[in-house]
Amino acid sequence: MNGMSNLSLSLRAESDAEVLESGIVESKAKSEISEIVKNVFERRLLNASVFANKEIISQHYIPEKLPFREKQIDEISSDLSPSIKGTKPNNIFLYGKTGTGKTATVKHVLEQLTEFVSKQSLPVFSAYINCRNHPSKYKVLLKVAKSFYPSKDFLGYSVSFIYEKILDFCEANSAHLILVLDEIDKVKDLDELVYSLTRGNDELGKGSITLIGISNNLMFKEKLDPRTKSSLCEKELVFSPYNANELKEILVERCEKAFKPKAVSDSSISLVAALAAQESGDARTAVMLMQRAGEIADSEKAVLVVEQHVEKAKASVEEEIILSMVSTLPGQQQLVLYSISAMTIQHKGSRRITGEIEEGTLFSGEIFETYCEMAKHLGRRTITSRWYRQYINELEMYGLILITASGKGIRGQTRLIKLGFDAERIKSALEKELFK
DNA sequence: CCTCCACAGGAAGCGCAGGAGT
DNA sequence: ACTCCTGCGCTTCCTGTGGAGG
Repeated sequence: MNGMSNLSLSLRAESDAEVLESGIVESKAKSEISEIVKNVFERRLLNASVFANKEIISQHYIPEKLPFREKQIDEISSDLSPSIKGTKPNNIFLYGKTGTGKTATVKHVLEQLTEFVSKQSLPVFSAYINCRNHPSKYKVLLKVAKSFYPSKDFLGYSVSFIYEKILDFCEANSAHLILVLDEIDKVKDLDELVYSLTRGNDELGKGSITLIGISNNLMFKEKLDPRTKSSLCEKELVFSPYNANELKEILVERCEKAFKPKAVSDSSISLVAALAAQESGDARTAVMLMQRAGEIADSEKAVLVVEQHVEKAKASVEEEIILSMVSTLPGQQQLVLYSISAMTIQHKGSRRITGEIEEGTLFSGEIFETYCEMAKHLGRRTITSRWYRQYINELEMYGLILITASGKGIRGQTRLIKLGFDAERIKSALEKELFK
């Protein structure tokens, strides 16, 4: 999850560097006339891009049409419709993996709602809050207050004051507030936040507050306080991953606008869709892959994006994901992963275990042994086996390793561990991190 | 069938850092 | 400035589990 945001950051950084570079080229060019000509032509070439409007294929762009989410749009809008009739809608909880269009769908519905209520001048107001940036009750309330009193600055006021201000706003305008809390699992004191916001409804004579919670953590709901859970999840909506066909249609639609006509081959789109579907059904990765493939095509001065560019894009994106994931891991966990990758390489083709065991599969116990030896060798402290298991589970969650339970043929209960990515690639990424 | 193995993973607790309260 | 509280990373201790072997 984090990998994605890191990735977008580094992508942006890259384009910044490009801008900078061209700036240097420009200032240099002033001194030499021949240089100017050369650079103008070079720029011509650079401008000869496969993109028509790159913005549309960036992951921050929200398309007007959301294919395969009609049902969800329909449900959310019908759930919110009481607000335009002057009664309180149910709270809604949305969950689904990353890149399944949760945020885009909600934003789309809110846009439509805002458009409608402003035409009819109805007292319905909405606010979108990304809890990653506002990860506490105080910060969320602050953000809410600010969006309804844009001119005032509540920084420094107490929680209860801000809370009262929000209620005042509802009361004074008979307003129905719709608060979208994206990445709601990031809020530290969520129980209290949900409690006070839902209790606000009891205090209000006029108006209401409705919450829409969004989370991509499927387990998160179970960890909530039962009361919070029941009030937040009055209505639930699941966003399932896209399949390859759906992804393809999404991509086709986006590519038509983002790329120049006939700049993308049909087969490359199919390949991107297939790759993304196989990974996770994540539209964001698909879009990112497509964008990267286009950039690679540009850099090769190609006029058509073909499968080859997609393959390269996949490798480059994968490498970035691995690096950004690996670099945020705690040192000991990096060592564990390093042991796994080293062992995978070492054991290649020379496993002495008999039976039906797939190539590259390791036992939980032997990895721990190697890890201990390695840590000792490097003069580092070692974690206990219990915590090691915890680390292993986390690594699986990140998708860096795959775990299967030992079945017949293996004594005792253990787990078989396999790397999720290429061993050499992980090892080299880790070496950069571990050894200075 | 029982016992042993090789773990898995829950529960409790500990030391520490950093933030909140006073 | 001070204490108090809380979350985090981790250890210790423990119970559970599925298969191998006698």
